[in-house]
Amino acid sequence: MLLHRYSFQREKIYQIVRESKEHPTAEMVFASLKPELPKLSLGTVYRNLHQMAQDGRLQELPGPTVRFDCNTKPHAHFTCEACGKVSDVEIPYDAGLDFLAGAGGCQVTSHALMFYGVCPQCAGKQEKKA
Amino acid sequence: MLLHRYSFQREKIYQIVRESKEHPTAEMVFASLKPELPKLSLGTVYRNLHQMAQDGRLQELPGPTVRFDCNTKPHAHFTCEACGKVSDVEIPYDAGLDFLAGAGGCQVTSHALMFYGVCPQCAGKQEKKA
DNA sequence: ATAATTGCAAAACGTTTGCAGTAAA
DNA sequence: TTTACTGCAAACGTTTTGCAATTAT
Repeated sequence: MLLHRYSFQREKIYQIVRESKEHPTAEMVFASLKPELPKLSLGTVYRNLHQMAQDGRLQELPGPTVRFDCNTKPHAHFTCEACGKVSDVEIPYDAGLDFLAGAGGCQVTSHALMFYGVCPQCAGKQEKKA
Repeated sequence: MLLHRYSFQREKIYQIVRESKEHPTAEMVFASLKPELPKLSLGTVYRNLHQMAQDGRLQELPGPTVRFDCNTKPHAHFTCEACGKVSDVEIPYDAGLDFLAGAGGCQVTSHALMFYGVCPQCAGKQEKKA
């Protein structure tokens, strides 16, 4: 794994993450590709997503189940607690926070900022119920 | 589970989280109590931690493995990528962020802010190696 | 007496890994 | 020819769950 070779599967996996706007999980990527590539293995999906994250080609969003983002620039996210959807948040990544957090003597390299709440769609459904 | 009864195990579990400063995982709490309560079950630990989190008596820190914090006030955390330790970060919780994030129409109720890097102890060890 | 809580064990879940075969360089 | 990559399946670590027994109310 010192040098990478071209892999058809890897490019397909990357393409799915790129086209999807929902920050898909490995399982979601797998499901998207399965019809097209019936022999595709879930292990291959995990391996390639992880490799691309290490290479800085994708960003990994930490959480109970990991999600992937083709936007490698650090930025905040929002999780809808009703439907589970993860979306981008339009507030600037504040690198100054890392500096602040380093006051305690820690060497801070990055941070993850996740917002929680209810997305507009789910808020609408809840309204109807009440 | 509508009303809660007193439980010796639950209070012991709470005490461990309270006394520990390392934001322990369920497994860590279990290991701490096992010598004292040899019949304690891991399932009981999970059930009680989760219940207390729901009741607002504990805070759950999202991540690949969930950690628990007896400080229920929202605040930022730092994860050392070398040793895995999780510690508090002394920067104020910015409720204004939730407002900003809500600009897209989302009802934002909270956020989690996790910093990543190397803690002073691990930084020292790496220095020695080099 | 009622029903919340327990211990135990099995299962569910997301993820990683070992391996023999395949394919890119 | 070399070795990265694949599919498959087994294993892993974390968490949840079903159940009968126990315990607080």
